[in-house]
Formats: sequence, structure tokens, C-alpha cells
Amino acid sequence: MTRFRGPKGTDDILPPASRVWSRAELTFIELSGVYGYEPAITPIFESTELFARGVGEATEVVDKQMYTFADKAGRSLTLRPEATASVVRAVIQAGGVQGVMKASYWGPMFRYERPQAGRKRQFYQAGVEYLGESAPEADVEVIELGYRFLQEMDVPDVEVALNTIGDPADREAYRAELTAFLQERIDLLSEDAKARMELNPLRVLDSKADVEAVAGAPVPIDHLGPDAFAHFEAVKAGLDRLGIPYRLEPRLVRGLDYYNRTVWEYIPRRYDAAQSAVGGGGRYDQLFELLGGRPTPAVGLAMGIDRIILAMAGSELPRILDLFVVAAGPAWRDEAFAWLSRLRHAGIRADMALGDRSVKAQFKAADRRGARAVAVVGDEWATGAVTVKDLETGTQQVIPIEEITAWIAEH
RNA sequence: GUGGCCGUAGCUCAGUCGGUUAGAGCGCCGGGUUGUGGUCCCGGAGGUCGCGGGUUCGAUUCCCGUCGGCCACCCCA
Repeated sequence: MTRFRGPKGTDDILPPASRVWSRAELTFIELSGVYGYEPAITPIFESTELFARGVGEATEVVDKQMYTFADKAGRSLTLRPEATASVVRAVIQAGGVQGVMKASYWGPMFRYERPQAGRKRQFYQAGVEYLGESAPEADVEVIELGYRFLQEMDVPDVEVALNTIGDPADREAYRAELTAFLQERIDLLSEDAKARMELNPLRVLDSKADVEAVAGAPVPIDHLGPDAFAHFEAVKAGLDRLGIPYRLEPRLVRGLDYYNRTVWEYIPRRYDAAQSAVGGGGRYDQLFELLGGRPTPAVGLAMGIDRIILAMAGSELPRILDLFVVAAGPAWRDEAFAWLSRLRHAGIRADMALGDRSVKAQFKAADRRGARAVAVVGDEWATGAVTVKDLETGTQQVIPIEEITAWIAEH
């Protein structure tokens, strides 16, 4: 009998480790709410064609990393590799954006890759999409939101790598120039890069195998039209005003085809792994039209939760229980359990060890379960009191039962 | 998808130049008399040595395959 294990490239997140994930989710929902975003909940699978068109046939993601399957009616469906195409599809389907829409999401994404730490076949992203707004302040706001999320998650030394890849018309002229440059040095290029030249020459720029060959290559930021140029200047000025540090990275191009103008990534300096980016985003003003909607400017970001948790400054797991109830002996168990129920009704996060266990064992359980305090139900119960102990300071006292809520608030 | 490293208790690992009862630390459970954790002391439970096949009198140890993890490339969050 072979035991079951989770599919390759998937992670199980169990208590108590899941506390960190809860924290990430709550933090993101809270923070994006502060910025005016509300959840958009879309299917976890979509028609394969949506991603092929939206994300781009020429991208690695679509080319070889999709979890594609046929349903019973023979439709080709794909587990979403990212969320933006879905959100945009859903908004178009609902009639398009009236004014602006600010949407957030959280959930699993799927990419068929060779797994590594921080690179799973099922991984989690949280993101926002600012739809219907072309002003550069939208880019600034979204960049700031991601940056603050990383700060609140205690990811140290985050650098924002920033670039602009211009508008489609800018890119067409630039692309010809880049291709000419690459043709001249074709002998120096890796096989990968040669293949890519045809499909998507921009991506040769950030190929690690070709850093020397492309050292003097022309770069998109030097080939901007006046509008894209002004937009990028405004984005930089806005980031400066908000005090968001960034580093210009002229070779940063992103792997999803829908981006234009501003693109960026968040890179924690102290987390040196190949999977270094913990989040990224960009503007995608053409995606609505590409998917059959009205022209709608938009900018968004996605944060890689798995990687953020790997990059977090190691910290102890938070204590999750306000109070742990201890029965001083078997005779007190019924009383203690009934009181536990009342505490929970009052909204106190409380628990106790069930079964017949020594006081010592119950205290140990309280500590292990992450309780901040213990209340002992015993002889003092007859006078309407319990003994409470703060497990972090070790101090202990006898208090009237009805003061328990106030006592917890103080500790 | 390419190349490489690895797979022994819940976790981190030691070990067996192929041989008879496979170890440590941490964790877990219990105890150190009367109602007290995180420190200390004592005791206990817990292992198909990832899985399958081959070589062999005999394999956890050698070989092959497979599954899984990790690293680099690639890709991206």
C-alpha cells in the first residue's frame, strides 16, 4: 500500500505554518482596501484561447507551461497561469468599465514547470488591477501598494526595478533596430536567444546567457514616443514624491506580452535565489481591445505569496489564542468546558486541552498552541474567581470571572 | 524542457567498506507526590532506511528504473 502524496510541485500549508499565510492574505485584503480596491473573484480555469490571446502565444507561459485539459464536452480549458486575463475578460463580459474599476484578487495560479523552492506548479498570487485610468499616478499608486505590502510582510531591503517599454508603435521601430543589432552578433548569441529573436526579440535582453552579447544593445527606454516619455517622467516624479526608492533597469522586459509603458519588479536584495522577483507589474493599455473589449487603459501588479514568505525576515509564529483554559483537576472539567463556550460567545479566542490531563500537561499545551495567557478553573471558582497567568511575562493573579475580558485586553 | 546533487524516525541528520537487536539531537507522550508552560533531570512511544526491479547465500548499503525534493539554466511571481 503506497501512501498518497501531493502532486509534484504542490505544497501543503498546514497549521501552524498557515498562520503566516493567513497574515499575508489578511494584510493584502486590508491594504488593498485602504487603497480603494475590492475583490474580483473569477474562475480558476478559463478557455485555453483566452490565455493564448491575452498572455501571448509567444510567451513561455503559454508556449509550454499551461495546465490544459479537455472537459467532457471536448472544450479546451486551462488552469489559470495568472489572473489579469481572467479579470479583464470578466469585466468585458460584464459590459466593460464605467469610469474606473479597482479590483483585487488572491488565489492559486498554475504553471507546469520544473519545481524549485519558490517555483511551484500551484502557487499563490495576490494582485490588483486599476482599470480605466491612464494617468501616471495610477502606476505610482500601484507600485506603492506592492511596496508597502512587502514592508508590512517584513520583507527586508526591497528594491523596485523600474523600466518602460514604450507603446506598441514605439516598440515596432525599436524592434527593427534591436533585430539588426542582434543580427550583427548572431555568432555570439545562445541557441535560445537565436530562437527568440524571431518571436520576441525584446526577451533576449534579459537572458543570462547573453549578457555580454547584448551589452551595447539598444534599449526600449531610448526609443519612446513623446507621450510614453512624458508618462514615464511623471511616474518617476511621482515615486520620488512618495519616497519610493527605485532603480532604473533598462533591460527589464517582462514575459507577458500584454505590457506597455511602465513595467517593474520587486526584488529583495538579501534573498539571493534565481527566483528573485517576489512581485511585479505593468501597464497594459491594449489588453481590453485584444480581448474584444472597448479600449481601456489599465495598470496592475501581482505579488508572489510563496516567494514573499520565503523572503520574510524569520520571525516567530504569532500567538493566536487570547486565553487557554486549564481545569485544575478532573472535577473541574465540565465547569471549565462550559466557561470556555461562554468565552467564545464573547468573542475571545480561547481553547483548552480536552481529556484527562495533568495541569502541567495543560500548561504545556497552552504554550505549544500559541496561547498568550492561561486561566485556571479550580477552587477559586467557588468565590467567582479564576487564576490568570500571562505566559509571556510569567506573572499571575486571581481575578473575578467577569473581569476576564478587561484583563485580556490589558495583556 | 536541459544539466547536476539528494531521498534513513514528525523534523534535521549520523551510520552500515553488503551480514544477524539501525542511532543522535530536536519534537511528541508520561513522570520528577499536593493546581503551573517555555529551563533542568528521568522514562517511553515512534522507522516498509522513498517505491519497484536486478546482482548476491544475504541489500537500508552496489546497479538500473521510477517517484519526490533541491540547485543552476530556462521562466516568472
